Amino acid sequence: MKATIGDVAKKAGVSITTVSRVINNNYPVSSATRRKVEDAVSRLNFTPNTLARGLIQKKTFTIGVVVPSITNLFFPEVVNGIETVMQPEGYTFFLTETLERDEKEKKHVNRLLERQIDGIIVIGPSNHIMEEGFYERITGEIPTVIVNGFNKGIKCNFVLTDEKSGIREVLEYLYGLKHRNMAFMRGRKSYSYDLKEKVYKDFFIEKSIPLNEDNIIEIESGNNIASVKMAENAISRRLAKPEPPTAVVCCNDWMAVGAVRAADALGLAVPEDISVTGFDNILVSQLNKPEITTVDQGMNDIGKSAARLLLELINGGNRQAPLKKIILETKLVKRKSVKQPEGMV
Amino acid sequence: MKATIGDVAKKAGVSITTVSRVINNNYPVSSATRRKVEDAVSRLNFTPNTLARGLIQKKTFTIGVVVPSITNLFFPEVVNGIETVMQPEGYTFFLTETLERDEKEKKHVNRLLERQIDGIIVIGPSNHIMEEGFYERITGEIPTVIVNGFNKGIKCNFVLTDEKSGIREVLEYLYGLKHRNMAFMRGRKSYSYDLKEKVYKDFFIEKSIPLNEDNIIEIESGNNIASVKMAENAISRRLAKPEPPTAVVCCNDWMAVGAVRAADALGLAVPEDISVTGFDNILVSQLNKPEITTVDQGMNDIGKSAARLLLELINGGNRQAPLKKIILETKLVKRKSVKQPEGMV
DNA sequence: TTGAAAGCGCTAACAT
DNA sequence: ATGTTAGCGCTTTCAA
Repeated sequence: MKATIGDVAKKAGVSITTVSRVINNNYPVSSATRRKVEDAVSRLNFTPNTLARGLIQKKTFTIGVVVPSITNLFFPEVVNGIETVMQPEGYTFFLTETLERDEKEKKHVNRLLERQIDGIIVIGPSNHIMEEGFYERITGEIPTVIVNGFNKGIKCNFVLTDEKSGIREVLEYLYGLKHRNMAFMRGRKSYSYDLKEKVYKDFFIEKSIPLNEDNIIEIESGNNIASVKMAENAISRRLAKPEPPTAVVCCNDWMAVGAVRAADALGLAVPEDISVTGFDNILVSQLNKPEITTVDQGMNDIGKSAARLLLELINGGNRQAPLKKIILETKLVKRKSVKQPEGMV
Repeated sequence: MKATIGDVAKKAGVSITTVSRVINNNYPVSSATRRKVEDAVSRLNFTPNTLARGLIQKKTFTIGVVVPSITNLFFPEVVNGIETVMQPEGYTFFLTETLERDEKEKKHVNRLLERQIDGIIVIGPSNHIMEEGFYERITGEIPTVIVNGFNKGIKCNFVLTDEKSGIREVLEYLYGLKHRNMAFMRGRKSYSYDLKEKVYKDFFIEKSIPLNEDNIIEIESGNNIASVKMAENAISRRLAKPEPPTAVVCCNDWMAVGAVRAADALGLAVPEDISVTGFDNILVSQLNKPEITTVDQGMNDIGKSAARLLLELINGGNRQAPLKKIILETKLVKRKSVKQPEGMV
């Protein structure tokens, strides 16, 4: 049976209170007593029960981290950033995967709340749940940070990457290389996709290029490995249609990998015959042949920023503190998958 | 302020016990009372405090999962397998990264124990900590499952993939294709690497091939993205030495990717000039050009098996239960990175 | 410098 | 079917 503070007290011949003072080191204790207690602690192999402590202190040194999926290279990098910051502060975290199912997401968040976490970081929340005001309510209950989620008019704390200017930079870059027939590939329902699509459409209007609806390609899956195959199929289909694009702008790197594979399969060379861009700068974009031009989001920094903001909220203790929106700049990473289209020099 | 069971009781005009009975649904309650309570619960937005519950029940529906690193494709896949099994059972898990630092590993495990987890799954523990008997002690305290760790003579519950026969199958395959000069690439201190190296050496003895010590290549890093660059450098160096190998057998897929890149950089074609094999069958092995021949470990199944075993241990409640060692078979996945060496037909 | 006692929010006998 | 009471293991007044 695990030793309790009472066992230690008995063995050391002091009161429970004294033991508590020694292990927390928060009140004066004579060095003789201290030694006795420390001795008993190590002989009984005692470790305090953090449930009991949390119950009384209303503080658990535990946070919740919610991600859409852990089996892709983007979210783990963010999670790692979070851990880097939180671990030295004594926090441990619950990780929970929603797999982009709305019901799951709410259920998991509620489950985390029951566990008396000190705060929560939600990465890529469902658009719908966000709009419904769910996280505004959560924000009222505990410190909450939303990463890369729908934020228009939503009263929450956010850490966002400037995806709009990121995708815009890609479009400008391709445009500067004389690309005009650019396809756009997105996944289903997520704020990021909506955002990027809007920038894409606006860009075409701004440049007075007629928009070919066939060039907006949506695949079922989101930002994960499954996207590769789906993107591959979708792009193959698009390339079979009239006026094949000279460039494909993808909402994430997995899709870009799929696009390259589709081109390959049809005997088209990237970037000679068709250019491809990704987003996120996950490792695969660098390992791919050709290396993929993409937008770096500083995934690790996103995690760190979110964690720091959360710590601030937790330690500030001011429930009325003004909400913050931290926006991180993106960076275009030019690599080998982009070229000026033929006959356009 | 968060509502407590007492608030609900007052509002519903019943005793705390009755509220408890309603929310746990474990004792008969008249439907009228039930309705009153449920009404109060939803009006107060009440959720039970699991700390208090855990404190008294000695059961938290919480487990700990310890991984060396989350930012690679192998561990997340295992973690996902674990979650797939545990989530429906009502468990939430603490995730903690050790980054292959021995001190961290022990500290984190202890921290998890303080949090009164119901069980723990440790993936790829440190060899040294394992041998030191640390996890045997933990096993005495709570249900514990070790995944792919040093297990010789260690009294713990294990889920292992048969890495020995996996690497052996690779060697047999290459040998059958007439490869004799095969390099072996491993990382530092981990049971897996030791195991595989032993098989490699034994194989050469068995086949009476003289062993070239230059062919055993060790890189600092383990199974993560950093391995790519390190492997690339190490292989470049090896290829510059006399008697360059016709094949490189790598302990994981990241290394294999690095090996292919090294060959590329030197103008050697894979597999025409040099063959490369990986291990794990993570997605990159499939995305690489050429696709890499590797050994599938069924990463997701590893996670599921570990979770199921842990559940068994938790629910069995028998601390004396015989220890189990579950061994999962591997599968050689033949792809494009292997060929018969020149002039050997 | 130390201890006694109350209580965190809940469950689990034991009554009624 | 419902309520009373005694804790779970700890921290925190309050006294001494």
